[in-house]
Amino acid sequence: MDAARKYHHGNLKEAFLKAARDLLERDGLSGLSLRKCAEKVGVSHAAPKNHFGNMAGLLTAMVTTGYAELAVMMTADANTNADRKRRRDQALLGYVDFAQANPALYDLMFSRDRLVQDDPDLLQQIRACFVILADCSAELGWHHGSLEDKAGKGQVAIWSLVHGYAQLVTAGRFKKDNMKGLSILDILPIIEQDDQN
Amino acid sequence: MDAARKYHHGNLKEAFLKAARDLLERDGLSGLSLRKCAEKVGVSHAAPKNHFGNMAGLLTAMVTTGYAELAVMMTADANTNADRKRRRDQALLGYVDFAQANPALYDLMFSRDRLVQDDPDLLQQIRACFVILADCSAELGWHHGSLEDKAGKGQVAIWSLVHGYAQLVTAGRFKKDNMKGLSILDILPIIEQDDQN
DNA sequence: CGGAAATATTGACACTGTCAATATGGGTAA
DNA sequence: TTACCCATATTGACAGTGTCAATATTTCCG
Repeated sequence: MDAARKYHHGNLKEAFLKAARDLLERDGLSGLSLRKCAEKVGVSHAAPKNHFGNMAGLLTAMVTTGYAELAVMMTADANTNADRKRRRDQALLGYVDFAQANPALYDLMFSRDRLVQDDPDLLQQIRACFVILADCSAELGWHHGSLEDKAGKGQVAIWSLVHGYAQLVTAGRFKKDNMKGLSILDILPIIEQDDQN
Repeated sequence: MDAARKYHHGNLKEAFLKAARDLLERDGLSGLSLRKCAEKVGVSHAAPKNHFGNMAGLLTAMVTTGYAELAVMMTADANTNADRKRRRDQALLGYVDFAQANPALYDLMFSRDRLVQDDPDLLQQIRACFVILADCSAELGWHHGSLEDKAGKGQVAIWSLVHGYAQLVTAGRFKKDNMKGLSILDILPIIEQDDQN
């Protein structure tokens, strides 16, 4: 009956992911350890080995779910066939909201360290997020270059802008004076060269 | 004579910073340890305590020098009173060059973790870099808002764009197809709304 | 010359990730 | 039901880590 007392936990993997995420946001990446997670979940210190292999595996799994959630945040009300501009705004706002709600995880999602960079699931989730952002960039106005070049530039530009903004804001790098009522949508117009509507 | 054999190293602090930086770029942040640095420099494992206090102190010192070098890279040929646009281009190119030359350090420079965030020297160097970037943003064309608002937006926008670009490029997040001969200056025009010259 | 202060060493401690060996129990085929 | 296989969890050990107190060495300056 009481799942906590069973030798086999049942859904230890998810429990571990949740515990790890709590610790990550509470104590930062350097305050996160497998042993603390195990204690929090109520299992032995070597239990995670079966589910994640090692620390990098756990972090990679966390980050992978992070990208999945990021995609959800970006497409929250995209089922309504709103016009592209509305979808783009929603995606960017959702992107920043996710970063602000999960600052430590967001940082980890862009770490070159400690992650299994070539994990197939991770790569797939990253790609899914990029596709959503690429769709956003289609709304940008470019003066020169071929269609392909414009698309490539737009994707690079919009991801750079929103990622940089999200990370710098969550890191508190902008003075409050500069951020009064300022959102990603307020600096986004810069990205549109001509479009005035 | 032989400084390596003296009980007192002489300039252990700088030697430690250099060793730590080598290890950081070679093995990543997770591969960096005080004991490895000490061994590399040829001193005991507790030697760094006198100079940095703890690990956070060492990392903070590294990052502080990083910002100082970043400022130098951004203002390499600014002594020539070139026009603002040239200065801006140089600053942005220098910014990205620095990130690409020191990817692991660059990541650490924007970490909320493991650093002494309120270190006075660190804050001063960060501010110095921001001032340089703020100067760059003066060249942006904005349609609406007061002068103050425009300046605030411009600083937020340009730092977001260049930081996001630098980190995503060094992390290899952009497909090569999209990056063919593409530099920060190529996606910068997005930030200018009207200026055509 | 002599003592104070800076600098470096030694040894210890708790904590970490990882691994091999072992224990437990759930699921399944006979 | 029974017997077995395998996924799952535990135990114990190990090397490596940062940190600290106590100690040793050297430099500096009165």
